[in-house]
Amino acid sequence: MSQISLTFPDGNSRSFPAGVTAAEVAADISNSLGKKAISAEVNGEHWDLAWPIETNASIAIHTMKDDAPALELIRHDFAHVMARAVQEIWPDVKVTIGPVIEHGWYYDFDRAEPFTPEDLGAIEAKMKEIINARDPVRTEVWERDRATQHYKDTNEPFKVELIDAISGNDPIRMYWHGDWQDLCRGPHLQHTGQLPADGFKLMSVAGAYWRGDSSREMLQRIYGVAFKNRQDLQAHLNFLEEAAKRDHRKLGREMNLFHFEEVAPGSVFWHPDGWRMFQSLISYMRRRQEAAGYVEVNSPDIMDKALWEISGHWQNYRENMFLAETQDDREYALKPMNCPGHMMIYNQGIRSYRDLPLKIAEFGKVHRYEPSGALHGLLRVRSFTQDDAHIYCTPEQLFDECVKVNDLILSIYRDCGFEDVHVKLSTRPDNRIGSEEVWDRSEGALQSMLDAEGMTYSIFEGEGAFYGPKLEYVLRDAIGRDWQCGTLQVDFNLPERFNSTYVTQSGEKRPPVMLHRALFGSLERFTGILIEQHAGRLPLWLAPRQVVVASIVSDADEYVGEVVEALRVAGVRAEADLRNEKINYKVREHSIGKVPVILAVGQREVDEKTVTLRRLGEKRTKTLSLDDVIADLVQEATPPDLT
RNA sequence: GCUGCAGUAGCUCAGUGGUAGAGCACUCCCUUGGUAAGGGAGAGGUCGGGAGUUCAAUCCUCCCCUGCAGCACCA
Repeated sequence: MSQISLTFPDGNSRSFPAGVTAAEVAADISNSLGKKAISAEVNGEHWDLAWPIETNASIAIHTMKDDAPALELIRHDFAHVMARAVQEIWPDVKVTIGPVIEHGWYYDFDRAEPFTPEDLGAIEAKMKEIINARDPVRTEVWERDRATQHYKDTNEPFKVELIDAISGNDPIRMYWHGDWQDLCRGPHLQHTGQLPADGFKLMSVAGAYWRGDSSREMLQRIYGVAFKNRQDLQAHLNFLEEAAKRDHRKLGREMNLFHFEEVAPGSVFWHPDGWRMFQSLISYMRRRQEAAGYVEVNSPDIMDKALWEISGHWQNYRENMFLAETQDDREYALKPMNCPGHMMIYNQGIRSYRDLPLKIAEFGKVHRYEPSGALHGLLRVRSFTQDDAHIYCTPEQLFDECVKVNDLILSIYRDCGFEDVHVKLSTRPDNRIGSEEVWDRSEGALQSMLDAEGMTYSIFEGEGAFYGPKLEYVLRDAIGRDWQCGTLQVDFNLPERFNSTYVTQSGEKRPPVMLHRALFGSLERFTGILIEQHAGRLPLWLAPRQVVVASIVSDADEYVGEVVEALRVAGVRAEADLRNEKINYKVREHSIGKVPVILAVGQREVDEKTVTLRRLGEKRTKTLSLDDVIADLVQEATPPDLT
C-alpha cells in the first residue's frame, strides 16, 4: 500500500497510508481529538471526516471550537435535516437545493400547497426529533447513471436535473442523514445529534425560482437561522429586532421626513425636514464637485423618442421607461438617465483636447418603471435624483480620471460615516452594444485602476450596463441587505453613437472617452441608507432639526425666544417648544423625533443667562453659558468639508 | 413581474354577517411641571377600490390597487 505525507498546521509532516480518512488522522493524533473532530481542511478544501485522502496534502483538523467550519457544517446539516423533516411530514414534496447562507440556510421545495406558519412549527418539532435520534450521517460516491436512475425511480426530477449540471470530473456524492438521502457535495457532520436543538429557528417562507430563472417553476423556499447554541441564536434574534427599529421607513415616519401614496407608487413625497436633509446632501456634494473641477448643468426631463433611439435606450430599455402622451403626434419619454442630455450639451460647439477632461454634473431626476415587486421605501423607487456626472476625456486621461473618482467616492463616504464599502466590478452583459475590443479596453481600465489603488473588489460576470462595464460601490442597510450606491462606468459607445468628437493636438477629430459616475448614486437611496446607518441619529450637519429650545415654565418663554434667535443668527437650525407640557413630555417627543440637541430653559437659566443641554440618547444634562453652547454647536454643525 | 401574507381613525392595533372600538397623536379646559408620556372633556372612520352572494357585507367569493418578506429585475 502506498504512503502519503500529510503536513499539519505546525509544519510537521507524517506519513499515512493512501486513502486514510480525516477521521483516522484525527484519532491517530490523539483520542480526544478523534472524538472532538468535526471536519478537516485538506489542501484548503473543507473536508468531510469520512472522505479518504489519496495524495500528499496539508491538513488541519476542525472541532466545534472553529467557528467558520463549525457553523458551515451545522447550517448545512440543518438544511438536510429540515428537508428530511418536510419529506417525512409530506412525502409528496419534491426536494431541490439547500445551501448555507449568512446566519443560516434555506431549502427550496416543490409543493402544491403553501407552507403555513403552523407548518413551520411542525417542521421544527420534527427536526428536533431527528436531532434527538442522533442518526448517523454517511456518504458514498455514486456512478452518474445510478444516481440519475435513482432519482427517476424516486420521482425527484429536480435532482435529476442537478446531476446533469454536475461537471464530468466532479464526483456525484450521496449523503444519508439516517435513512434519508440527498445529493450533496458535502462535507457534513457525523450524526444529527451534533446539531444544537435550541440553536436554530425557521424564519420565513417565500417564493423562489428554480435555478434562479424567472421562466422556470416557482418553488417554496424556507429560511432558517442556526448558531452553535441558544445564546448565539438569541443574540441574532435580538439584533434583528433592533435592526427593525432602524428601518428608514419607520424612522422616516417618526422623524416626519417623507411618505408614499398609492397615487404614485415608488415616488417620494418629501416633507420639510426630509427635504432639508436631502438639500444638505446636495449642498455638500455641490461643494465637493466644484472643488474637483466639475461644472453643473441641467437637462430636460422629457425628450423626444428620437434621442432615445440614438442613445439605444429605446431599443434596450424601453420597458423601463415612462412615456409621455401629448396632443401632438410626437413620442416623448421621461429621462431614465441623464447621459443623453449631457451628450447634447457636449456636442454644442467644437471641443478641443484643451477642454478635456470636461466634467459635466447634474442633480438630475430620473424616472424608471421598476417592477412592482422591487420597490422598497427610499431604497428602490421609480423616480429619483442622481448626483450624476459625465467625464469626457482622452484615452490617455482615462486612468487618472478613474483614480480621482474612486478617491472622491471613498472620501465622501467617509465623511458620511461609511468606512467599509464593498466594490463590485460588473462585466459585459449578454444584451450589449459595442465591439468586444471596446469592452476589453473598458473593463481593463476599471480593473487596472482598482488594482493600482489597492482596492479589494469582487467581479460579477455579465452584470454590466448595456453600454459599458461598471464599478458599483455597495453599502448595507440595517439588516444587512446590500444596495448599490456609487457607480463608475466606462463608455466608449455613446460618444460614437452621438458622433461626439474633440480636436486633437494634431488637428484631427476623435471621439472622447466617456465616464459615467454617480457618488451618492441616488439621493433618495443614499438618504435611506444614511438614516439606517445612523439609526436616525444623524450627525448635526445632516440633521434636519438640530436644536429644540424647550421651556420648562412659561415665565421662560421670552428668553427661549432670545436663545432661538441667537442660534439662528449663528446659523444653527433651532426652534422653540413653548407648549404647555412638562419637560419630560417634551424630551420624550423630541427624542422620538431624533432631535440631536435639546436645550431646556427654566427659571434658573433665565436668571443666569444659561441653557441646560441634553444630547439625544444621553440621560446626563449640562448647564452652560449660551455663548459657549452656540460656539460648540456652530462648530459641530459645520459640514465635514468645511472644517 | 412571480410566490405567500396583509390593508379598519394621522400612528400602532382590537373587533363583528345586522353600517365600529382602544391607546397615542389632534382640539379645548385644568395643571407652571426640572429631562422619555400630569389630569379631564371633545372631535375624528364610505372598515383600500370595484363587482358578486345575501333580506342584510367592514366580515364570505372574485377582480383590481397598494404595502410587507423573498425570488427575478436593477443601464
